[in-house]
Amino acid sequence: MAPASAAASSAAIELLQSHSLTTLVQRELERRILAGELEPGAKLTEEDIAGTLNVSRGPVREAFRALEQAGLVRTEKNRGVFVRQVSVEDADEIYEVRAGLDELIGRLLAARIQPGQLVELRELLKKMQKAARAKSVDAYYPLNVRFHDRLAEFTGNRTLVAHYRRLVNELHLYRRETLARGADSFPISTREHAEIVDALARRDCDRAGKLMYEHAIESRARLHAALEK
Amino acid sequence: MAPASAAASSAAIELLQSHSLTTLVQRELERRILAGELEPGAKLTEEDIAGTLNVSRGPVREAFRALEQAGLVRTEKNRGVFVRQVSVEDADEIYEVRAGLDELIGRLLAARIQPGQLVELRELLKKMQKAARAKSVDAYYPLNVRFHDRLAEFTGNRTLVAHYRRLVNELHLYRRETLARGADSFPISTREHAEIVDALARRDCDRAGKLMYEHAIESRARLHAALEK
DNA sequence: TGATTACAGATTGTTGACAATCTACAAACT
DNA sequence: AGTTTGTAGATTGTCAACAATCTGTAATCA
Repeated sequence: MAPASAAASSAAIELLQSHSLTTLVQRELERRILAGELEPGAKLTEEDIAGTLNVSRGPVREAFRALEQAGLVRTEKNRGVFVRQVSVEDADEIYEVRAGLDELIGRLLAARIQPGQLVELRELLKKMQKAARAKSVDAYYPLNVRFHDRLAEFTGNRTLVAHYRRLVNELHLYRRETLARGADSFPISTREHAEIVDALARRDCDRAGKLMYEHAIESRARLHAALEK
Repeated sequence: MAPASAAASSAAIELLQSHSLTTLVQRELERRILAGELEPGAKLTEEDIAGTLNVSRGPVREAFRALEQAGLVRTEKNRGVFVRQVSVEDADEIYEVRAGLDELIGRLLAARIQPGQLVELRELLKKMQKAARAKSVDAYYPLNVRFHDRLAEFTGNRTLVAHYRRLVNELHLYRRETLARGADSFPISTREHAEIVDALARRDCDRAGKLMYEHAIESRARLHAALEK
């Protein structure tokens, strides 16, 4: 077999080996929840989902247990599974923890960041500034998420990334709920982002950590302010 | 019905409502893994566990999915489920994140701690000093775990507690593995603990945070040193 | 003899069926 | 009329059987 073809089939094999129906159902439900196709509070009926995805209830139930542990759904025995609703109080808690992890990310990353990673961050920064000038929330939001996700990834600490992503997912759920209530603000945080990248470039650990922490706290304040309106 | 009896039966009802076989299996497996009855790397055969706990394979499989998400087991498709093995590199990552959360705990708690909570911490401190003098690792270790767990709980942030506990569980798994290899050291950290409580009592947020962070980093160093022997 | 293939047993992945529980609506009672 | 009780339908919890896959051993071949 030719090398290219061998690599392709090796990838296909790995796909089959890791993807049970359970993981596929889990991934699909996660996507639908985060995309807002399944709104917070919505009831997830086993048979409906099983029918939609053409599988039996077993894998669906297993996926539910995983999603429950991931904080995306809530289970009530004999009553059903519901998309998790994140209250303001919950969101405050989550933001508080996220601020702690962000500070850690800033501090660790300032000590380890690679030149190529700085280039990528600055490119993202440019795109975000462009979206901000165009006042396009739809363009800005995913870039912002990506920017912070890359920061976490660049630390090289997979445990950190996993915990960080879980928090971001839960906050995403909160944003879903506030969006549904019509409250949305344009996050004017490009200045803060630029300062963070500068501190990282200077390898100033304490400053980068502090900036990241404050950025998270201010994100929370921005969302609160938007809710007041 | 008498009030006392009503309360008791209400508790019993709640027990039945929340405890499906899946959650019971999950809890029992978690207990056995953390207690070391199931060693890291051990294979968990569905039918064996189902037979031992007198349930069918369904609830066992669901519990597996939850434990997988909790980081306590690892699943290989068509091969089985294994108790997670935490490598030195994994443990380093986890300690790094734990240090970040500990710093956050110290900072938050210094601003919020209640007098009664300080009393409880000082009582724990006394017991730990007693165990340290007696050089009893078996007495010291659970007290140490409890001390840190209470610190997390006292912040009142349930999200923080959940993430913290997950990290501690994973580190517990690492300790299991090193214990099996005969490496164990007596953690001489009573001095650090006392300093932390003092900083909390003085409501010195920055100091408490810094002490907590350094304490976690030094715990890692101690475990590394023990491994070298 | 060493490597490869074929097979048997064991284990996991998935499904469908049955039992237990809940929800909603209608009938009966005060 | 309003509340309670009873019943039917729907949904979840659990189980057992079947299909697919893996592992180890024995037979086969160079």
